[in-house]
Amino acid sequence: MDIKTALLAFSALSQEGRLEVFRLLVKAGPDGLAAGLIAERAGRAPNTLSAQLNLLQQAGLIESRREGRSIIYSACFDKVSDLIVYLMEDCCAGEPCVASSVQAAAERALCCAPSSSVTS
Amino acid sequence: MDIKTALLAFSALSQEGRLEVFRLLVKAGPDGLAAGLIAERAGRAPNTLSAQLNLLQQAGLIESRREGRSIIYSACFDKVSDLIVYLMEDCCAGEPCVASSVQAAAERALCCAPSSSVTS
DNA sequence: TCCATATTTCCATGATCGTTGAAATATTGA
DNA sequence: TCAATATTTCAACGATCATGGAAATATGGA
Repeated sequence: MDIKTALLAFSALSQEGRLEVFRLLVKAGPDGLAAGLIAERAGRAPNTLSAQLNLLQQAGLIESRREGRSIIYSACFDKVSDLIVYLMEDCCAGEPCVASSVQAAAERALCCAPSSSVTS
Repeated sequence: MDIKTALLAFSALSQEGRLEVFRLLVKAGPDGLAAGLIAERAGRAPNTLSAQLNLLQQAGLIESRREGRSIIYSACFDKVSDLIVYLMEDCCAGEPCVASSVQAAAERALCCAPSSSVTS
């Protein structure tokens, strides 16, 4: 991940409404949510939400697919991984204290997860 | 880390100038850099830089101390750790694919680092 | 083809942000 | 105390951003 991409991602996550939408989509998992449903749950106008979804998508953090009349948005977990790794490697190169606490958190997350879904 | 704090951190890192300054301070390590030196290296006016440093500090990503006539800024590595862990745990809860790739990166970072500086 | 549904695009407005010149503050040394 | 250095604060400006109303686009069903 280059600095331009990271900047886009941070920018997309730096606004309350967008971060909220992103977390909603993360919780929804790979199946995602229809744009209308997101607007309803977030309590915002559909066009406002459309702009927010657009920005998150441009940043590569979410993706969309059409299903009938609805457009389903879902989180791009690999891009979030990239962002995390960028923060750790590029921003914090040579600082083991960061790496070690992150490693501990990753292990906590993995030990209570189904091993089948680990795709490295 | 709560969502408000994360939002501040993302916001602080979402602008090219500030991200650049932050990376400069990360590379400088715990010793940090004087404000004037940062301005010189970043090629920006001292007062512009002061505003950027201020924002990064409010977000908790950097800290300052006075040394004589200079004010030395340095990165808060523990806060970056917090942000990374927040992204992984709170934003990506239940997604082992994120945790496993992050764990791999953390291990790479740790294996080539002096073990003495690991403070978990 | 026509209508209803789902979402986006266009446009305008108010709000926030980034930058800079000028003035103010803090520290050091004489 | 005075002058020099280092940095910040203040005020103002131009630029960018977020939002929502209205119109446009795309799909599905009759």
